[in-house]
Amino acid sequence: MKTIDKALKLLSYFTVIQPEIGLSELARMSNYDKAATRRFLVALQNHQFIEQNEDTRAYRLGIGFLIFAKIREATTPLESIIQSSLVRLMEVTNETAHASLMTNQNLSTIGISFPNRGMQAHLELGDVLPLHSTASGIAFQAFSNNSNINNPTHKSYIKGLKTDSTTLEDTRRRCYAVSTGIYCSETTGIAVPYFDATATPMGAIAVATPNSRLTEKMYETFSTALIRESKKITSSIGGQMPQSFILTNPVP
Amino acid sequence: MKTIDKALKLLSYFTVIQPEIGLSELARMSNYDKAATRRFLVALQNHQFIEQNEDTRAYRLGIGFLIFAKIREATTPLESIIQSSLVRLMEVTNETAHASLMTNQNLSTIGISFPNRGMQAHLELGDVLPLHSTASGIAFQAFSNNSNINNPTHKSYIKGLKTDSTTLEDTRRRCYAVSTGIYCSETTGIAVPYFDATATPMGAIAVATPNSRLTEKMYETFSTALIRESKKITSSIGGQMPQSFILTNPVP
DNA sequence: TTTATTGGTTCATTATTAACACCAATGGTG
DNA sequence: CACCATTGGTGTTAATAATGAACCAATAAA
Repeated sequence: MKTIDKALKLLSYFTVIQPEIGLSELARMSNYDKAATRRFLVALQNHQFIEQNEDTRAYRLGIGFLIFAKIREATTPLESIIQSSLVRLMEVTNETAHASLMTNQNLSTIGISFPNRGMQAHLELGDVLPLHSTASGIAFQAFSNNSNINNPTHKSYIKGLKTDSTTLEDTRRRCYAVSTGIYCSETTGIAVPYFDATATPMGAIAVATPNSRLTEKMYETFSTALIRESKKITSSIGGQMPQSFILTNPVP
Repeated sequence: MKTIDKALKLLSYFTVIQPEIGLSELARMSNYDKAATRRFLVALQNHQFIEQNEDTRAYRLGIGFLIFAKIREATTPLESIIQSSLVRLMEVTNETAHASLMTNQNLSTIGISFPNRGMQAHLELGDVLPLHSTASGIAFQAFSNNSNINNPTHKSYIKGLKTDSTTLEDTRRRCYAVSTGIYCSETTGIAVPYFDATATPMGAIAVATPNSRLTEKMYETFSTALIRESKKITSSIGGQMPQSFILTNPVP
């Protein structure tokens, strides 16, 4: 279904940074023919997934996403539960808190909460986190039993880069993952997964801190907060923490 | 772009009432070939707009909608502003409050807040409100200068059914629209539009009440609350109330 | 055991999309 | 002002992609 694929791929060019894109520009970005780009946009517009700015004629994401997001959230809530955890994490840590979800072999960013300060770690909604090189990815791997995940042919790996087994063992022992300066050279991430009904990781929540203000003490306070929120999220969505997690982190 | 059209049409079968649909069932509902239906679903799944229940193999809306809804809401907020108004309206009136938005010549329901009581007016997210036969549609028309809107060839009309001019004049004079037992024979809607920067209606907010408990007094309290919230929404999204509205409803 | 479902796949036929070349309009620039 | 570059948008035919009947395998009911 190449046609659908191409049309939907266009949507990914619309971001928080660049929410409106003109026809020619979008054609250039996507390497599609201009006529084709327009046909795609019109088709998407017919279903309210694209809107056109009447003044500038530029295109932007449409209202359709709100409607379907609401329907999904009404039937399988997730986003709303996670978002409240992120806000608490951001308040406790005064750093960027973010959450990701594994769908379609991608660990995608589904929520962020930024602190109000001059310098902070930054990422965007929808950003895909590589499994081997982010705290979230490592946390996810460490608690996954799925052999596909712990296998460098998995889509989320950047061409066979694999997390070494020592790191994964450390993560399992501590119950949180740490990654410094790999995804972004000036920040450190601390992450904990959240789980479904079979104690399988669904995604991860994380706090990202600029290295310059990271202290030893933060590892403990941040990871404690993350583990607390992971338990909240997991129980809210009807999930279960894995055994290893419960043993090393008994209910206070 | 028929292929895209067909694929996206599939999404509309997923509702709050029926959030998961099996392959054969969806093929039947859409009158598509089963093979085609599956190809569409897989293509949508590749972009996270569809997910599959691993146990039942049924399909449901995917996480992609959350991500794009978040991007849209981050850049052109609307839903979040309106939702808080709906909750206030529901609390004040103790009846169903809902909001609609005109996109692509459809007045689509983008938010609802239900009261917690035994009987209440009901509608669904995404429901399209006919312009001629709903309080929201009449409110929208009455304040629209767009000649396309006040024209029964417009998509939102059910085959040429037109609101009579007396009703529209009454609506303009009172600044709110009323519709009893047309959309649903046992309920009455009271609606007020909200406006963009050019004082053009973008959509409407409304309260729907079962006729059996509707009293004369409610018209005033409900419309007062609606007008208050419409002003809030309009100003929050950088819009402007039309002149006629300001004259008959001076700031208290 | 038989029958009727289900989800999923295959491949020759058929309909759709690609992209070039083209407008008309807008906005700098010398 | 004329000129050039760019914009959004539109027809037309060669090349490509989608269609759908027939087909599995598996499950469930009769």
